Amino acid sequence: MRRSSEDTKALILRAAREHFAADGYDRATIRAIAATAGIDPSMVIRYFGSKERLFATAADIDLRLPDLGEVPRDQVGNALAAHLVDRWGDGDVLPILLRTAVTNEGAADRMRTVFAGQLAPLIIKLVDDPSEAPARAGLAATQALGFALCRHVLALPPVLAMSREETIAWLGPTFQRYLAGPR
Amino acid sequence: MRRSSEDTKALILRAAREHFAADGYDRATIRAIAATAGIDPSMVIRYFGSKERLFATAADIDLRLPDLGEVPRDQVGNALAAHLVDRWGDGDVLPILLRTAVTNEGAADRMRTVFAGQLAPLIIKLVDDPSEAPARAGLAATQALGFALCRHVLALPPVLAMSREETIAWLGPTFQRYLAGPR
DNA sequence: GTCTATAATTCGATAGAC
DNA sequence: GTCTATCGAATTATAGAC
Repeated sequence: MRRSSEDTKALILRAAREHFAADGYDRATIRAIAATAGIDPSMVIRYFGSKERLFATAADIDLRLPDLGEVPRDQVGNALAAHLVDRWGDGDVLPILLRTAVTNEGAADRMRTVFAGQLAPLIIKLVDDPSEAPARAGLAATQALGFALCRHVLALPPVLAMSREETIAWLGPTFQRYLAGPR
Repeated sequence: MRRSSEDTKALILRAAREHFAADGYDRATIRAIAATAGIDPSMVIRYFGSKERLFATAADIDLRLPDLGEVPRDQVGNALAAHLVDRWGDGDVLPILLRTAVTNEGAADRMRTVFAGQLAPLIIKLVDDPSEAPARAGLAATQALGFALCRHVLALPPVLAMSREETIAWLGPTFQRYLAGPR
């Protein structure tokens, strides 16, 4: 079957994200990705050069964080908690990064980049004392990533069972204190 | 060189924990573990049967959680935060489990077992309403594992830079609310 | 643009000598 | 108890025909 170059690349990327999210970097083989995409394994190398570069492309995604500057200051915690439960679910980028960043140094570096480039700048606009911004952003990251880890990767039963409303009620105040509360 | 059976097993286990913690399950090869232990790769199989059983033995450790029943009720949050920063550091079990649980189903299952067998029972003694215990234990796990992940695995700079006192001051109130606070 | 065939590694695990 | 030697399987990546 003949396809356009772009179509094939998109097919491969979609399959790659699926496998990287489900199995992590090592167990996600080029062969399995190609099988899911319905093409030959050699095509993957042809288009992306190597497995490492395929991963870099697959994991280079926008976390699409909400603009917390638009919500009332006393609601930023709830807004972030809502975003966390609504958008960072299964099939999103976050599980991919979590599953890979722990064993792949390139992915860990990407995680630090995403953190520094997308989460931290967003926090700076909220904090009174700019010198406190990095620590506050880091704290928000520990709770956000910990929740995603327990819910979508480890599947801890009680965390999996929490409803959207429960999650916001519990995590919202935590984020509120980390982002805009007293230190 | 001749050693006792127990000495060799201990050598292998120590090297295995080192490699599993640093590289995760897949990248921690039996060959590399044997090289660190200074013995032949075939000895690993001889003593533990398979890589999977070696991992099960290496990861079967006591988290040695503090007995939160012995501290004043309004101090359990700080006590857990202190334990988190003091004991669950580099070289401990937690990084091993984190690095492996994300890509190895057996390790993920072990993580759920550790959670259900060690953390949850400890929480039950603190909570007034027993029906709330699982959710509260799960919430504490999200913050605890998220902190360990960001600090010891991802090495996010601001999280890495936090002192023991800062960590307790920030995380203590969070744990306090999850464990013994209003819902 | 797609495929077959295969090179070059690397891994887990086994057999058997000493 | 320890080692050498090796098997069989799986992987990434390449070369080249169509």
